[in-house]
Amino acid sequence: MTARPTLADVAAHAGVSASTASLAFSGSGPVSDATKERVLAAAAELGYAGPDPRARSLRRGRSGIVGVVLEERVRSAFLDPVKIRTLDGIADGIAPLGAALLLLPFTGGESEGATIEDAPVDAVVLIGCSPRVEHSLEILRRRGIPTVAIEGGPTGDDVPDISIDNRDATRRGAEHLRGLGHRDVGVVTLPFDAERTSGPVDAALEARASTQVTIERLQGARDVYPEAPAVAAATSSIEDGRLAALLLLADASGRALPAEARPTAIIAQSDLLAAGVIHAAEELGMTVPGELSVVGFDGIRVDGLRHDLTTLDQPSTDKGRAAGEAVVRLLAGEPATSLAFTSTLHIGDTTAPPAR
Amino acid sequence: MTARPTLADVAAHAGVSASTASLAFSGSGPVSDATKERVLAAAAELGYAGPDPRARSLRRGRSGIVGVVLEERVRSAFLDPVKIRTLDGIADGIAPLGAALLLLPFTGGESEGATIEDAPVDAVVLIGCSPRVEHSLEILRRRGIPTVAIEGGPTGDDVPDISIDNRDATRRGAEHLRGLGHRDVGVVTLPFDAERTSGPVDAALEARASTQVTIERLQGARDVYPEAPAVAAATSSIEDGRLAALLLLADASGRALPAEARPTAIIAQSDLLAAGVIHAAEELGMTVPGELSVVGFDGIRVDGLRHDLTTLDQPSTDKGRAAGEAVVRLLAGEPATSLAFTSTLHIGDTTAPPAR
DNA sequence: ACGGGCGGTCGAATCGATTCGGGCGGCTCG
DNA sequence: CGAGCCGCCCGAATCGATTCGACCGCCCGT
Repeated sequence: MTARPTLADVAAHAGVSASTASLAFSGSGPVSDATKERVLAAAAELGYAGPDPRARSLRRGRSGIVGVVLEERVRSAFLDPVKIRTLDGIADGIAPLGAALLLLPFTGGESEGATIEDAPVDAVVLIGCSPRVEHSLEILRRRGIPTVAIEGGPTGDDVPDISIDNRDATRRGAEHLRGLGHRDVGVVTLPFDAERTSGPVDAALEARASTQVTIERLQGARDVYPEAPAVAAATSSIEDGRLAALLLLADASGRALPAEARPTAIIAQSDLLAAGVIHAAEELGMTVPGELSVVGFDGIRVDGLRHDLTTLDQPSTDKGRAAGEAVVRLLAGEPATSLAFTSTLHIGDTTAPPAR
Repeated sequence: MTARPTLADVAAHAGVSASTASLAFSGSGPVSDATKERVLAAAAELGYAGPDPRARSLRRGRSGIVGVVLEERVRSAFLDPVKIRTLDGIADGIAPLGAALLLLPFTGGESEGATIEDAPVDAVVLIGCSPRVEHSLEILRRRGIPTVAIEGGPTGDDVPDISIDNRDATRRGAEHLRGLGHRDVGVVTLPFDAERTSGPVDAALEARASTQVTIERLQGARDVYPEAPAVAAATSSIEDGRLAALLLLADASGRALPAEARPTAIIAQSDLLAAGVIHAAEELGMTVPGELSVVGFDGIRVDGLRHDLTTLDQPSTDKGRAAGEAVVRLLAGEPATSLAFTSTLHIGDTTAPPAR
């Protein structure tokens, strides 16, 4: 009795065949109530905890698990509210499947453990864009695993991509600033590459950029302000937003630049970055939006920020949910198509006409 | 050729037996380089993506997946930096296993999908304490799945519990305040129960409290200030901390109470709550620590907070790592024991002698 | 009273890989 | 030159459950 009992043991104990016992558990198939009850009683008596999920998934061909590839360290992904909302949406979208989420580590390659190369998943959602998406897609395609990408950049026809209007939305934010009269506008961008190079954005950095979202949003800003100086943040966080903003607003000694030498508005590529920009401005003694207008992106509620941020409200949760629903459709054998969501400009109290 | 090739197909294509092909893939066992290469070549030619993880895990008896039960909605867990750090630590601790993390939904009961009742996991880590832990433990014990709890309260001998000195640590924080001369101290607590009842803490609420951590930390404060008024926050967030603090510092109309009618210090049961307390104080025109001292708990760096919070630095990541290591030991058949970590009082710039 | 129909149960094949014992050559050493 | 040994590969059993087709009474209609 040391080993865990198997379905066969239960069946024997109940005096039925294994197949009948199986039917009694799965509920599908014709089994008389009396028999079912006897099987259940035998199971209880033997301490049988239900069919082994491993064996079941081998036979059924499905594991009931959906993988999520975060494309970066689990840790940093957890710090990004947008990713969290997206995860939340995915969980919601796949709810009808009753599947659990398996967090797959970034596809570094030589990590020895469970990766997309070798995980018992029925489908996978790739979040975020990076050069690795391509590689990941290849593996998944070879394994024949239905895949959905979120902001995955160009994927094949077989992989639906859920995205938003990054460029267009940012352009609308920039046009809002232009409408207010701003002429000198700076940009604080998300990371450009996997190395998270931070600092002023020059042609060289732009050239080797590998993060689709960053590029698209920068293009949107450049559509209105072609000459806008940009500074890349190392991560999408308040602190890195603050550091990036200081490069636009202060001199090397940390003193605020004279009003005519600094931008009157900053477009931040995420709300966390925008919050950091506001902190930097206030730290330098500037008022927001009096002396500096700030536009964010995402539409998250930054915990602790006491401003109603002007931002581009993106439906992160909806994106995740759409990805989850696409997964459900793919698993049902139905086609799923790419989908682009639209962000809406939310005008808060962090933008106003420039002082000069 | 529409179906995915199996190991047997590859073996046939390479002109070897299935067993040899298996050895060629797993690397273990004596296989000549020539044969191995031929098998790999055949695999490449057939588009074979490696052994099916389902079959492998059935045979091997291990799935390479460790489940994590968050005991609350995935969404809210993601918003708690301590949980995230803990997850991070777990990921680190189980790294030698090369296992992936499976997020299991709170054990609500009637959720139909993958739960701890039915998930292909080799081990499980239960995070957080709630009345449900008991139920979860029962299921896992029956399934014979090695389990480790974090702040799980009283578990059996077979389930190691990783915890910290909640009561003692809070007491030390309170003693620090007493040493500074504070006599009127308020407490902002974590939620008391699954319903997240918020507002002033009375005997009734305390009686039906089900969250171990909240109670222990409150006891620690009461050890020094038996009469301290307490207000429960709905969640561990800056905003709810702010709301709770307002109940201690302001009257119904939102105006600050006169200095002699309000506490000179507030003990918050988490750093997020503490940040909210500071926001509330500043909003009411009080200075920190001049007119209000604030002590937090956790020792996270609150993104955007411009104070060096006096807090009880708890090793969240270490806790997670210890849990992960306990999992590794359990899976290796070695015994793993409960472990209590110690928090250290970090004295920042948010505590000072009271003004009066 | 007899044949068809049907609900309920059982046998056996199957899912795909792993693993262990055995066997077959070839090489080495006496 | 022969026996022994070793390296490499194969066969077959196994992991535990699911599922499809077969089978067997029993009930009902005529």
